[in-house]
Amino acid sequence: MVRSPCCEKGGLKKGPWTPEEDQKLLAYLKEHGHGSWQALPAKAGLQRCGKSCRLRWTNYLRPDIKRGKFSLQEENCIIRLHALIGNKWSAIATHLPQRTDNEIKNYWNTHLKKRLDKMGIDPGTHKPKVDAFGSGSGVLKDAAHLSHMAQWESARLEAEARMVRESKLASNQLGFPSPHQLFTTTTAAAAAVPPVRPKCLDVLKAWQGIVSGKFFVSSDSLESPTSTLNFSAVNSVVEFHQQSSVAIPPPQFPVCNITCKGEMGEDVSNQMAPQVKEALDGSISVHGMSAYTTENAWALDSFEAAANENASIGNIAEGLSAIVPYNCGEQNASMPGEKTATSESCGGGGNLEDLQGDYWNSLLLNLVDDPLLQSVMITYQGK
DNA sequence: AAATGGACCAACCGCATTATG
DNA sequence: GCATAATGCGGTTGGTCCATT
Repeated sequence: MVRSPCCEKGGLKKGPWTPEEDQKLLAYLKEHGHGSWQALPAKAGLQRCGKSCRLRWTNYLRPDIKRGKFSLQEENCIIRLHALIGNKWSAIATHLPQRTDNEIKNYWNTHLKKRLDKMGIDPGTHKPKVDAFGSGSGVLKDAAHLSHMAQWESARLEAEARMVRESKLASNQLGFPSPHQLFTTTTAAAAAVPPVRPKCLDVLKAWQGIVSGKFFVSSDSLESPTSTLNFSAVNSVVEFHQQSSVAIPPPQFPVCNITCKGEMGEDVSNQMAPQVKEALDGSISVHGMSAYTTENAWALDSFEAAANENASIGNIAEGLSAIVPYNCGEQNASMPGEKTATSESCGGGGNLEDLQGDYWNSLLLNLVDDPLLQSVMITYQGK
């Protein structure tokens, strides 16, 4: 692909921006908006390439950027998301709206990576380093289990990031926000506007189906985040109901045609319970059934194990709890590996394995406590 | 006081993807 | 459908600051 010609032009200034240059750029953007970044430097009287101007704006001058130290919550968020999706900084940044992908990337490289390293956690895989040689500890097995979930979550997060990008693009095309708005919006005004959660492809809606026993996860469906769930044309009706304290928002996905096929390929959309169909509408596609294998469908295992133990099967959290290696008291909201009274008191002795175990506990428990997950806490009835 | 090394982070580079004519 | 421009993204570099020797 052809490289941007602006980078090849000579005579353009490089290196750190001066306050005067920042002023020129800000003044121009305030007046005109960016329009074409390529044409901007000449119009704004800057000896920079458009790319440099765009970068300066997005990484530094934008008014909605929060600068300064990362909070514990932000750190946790970065670690969790990195564990799930890796170096997808822009995707991670969509979950930390006031931080830029560059800032998050830098923070990861200079702080968090080293911290995990010191804990004996491989920052690349988020697995304990000692297990790289096959010790086969429970932690590693659970890590393998989590990796399946990570694939699903990864696909969802990337889709979310894409949707955010698309909505931003749509906003630009509609002329919103205007340059004036960008510079005059107060926090109070911003607070008055309810935050709009990006639309997401919610895998957990599919899990509802898994819990119900209507949907089976084939071996290869968990191999790839882009593969589909499979639908079994069993004709009994499943009932879902919401927990009183958790309101499930109305479907926020654009309605799309879903095709539900049974074992013989026949269309069985009309055999689905309305709730199931609604849950799946716009989030995933549903295709023919293939064999469920216990080896790979860990999620179903977890839920079914819970079901066997408890006649009224629990919710997502219970299903996930089943794979937590050793649940050590209350959720630790602090940085993984940073000991709290709770974790100390229940045997977190401070050796490497404990530290790594705490790390995994924290990762998993944070997932359980994730608002994204909580938003679809479903109680299953009548199996 | 000078040299050295590490931490930090803004900015650059170049490839990938998307938009446009 | 193709070529090119524009933009997005992740990896890397290089300058600055600060602590240590």
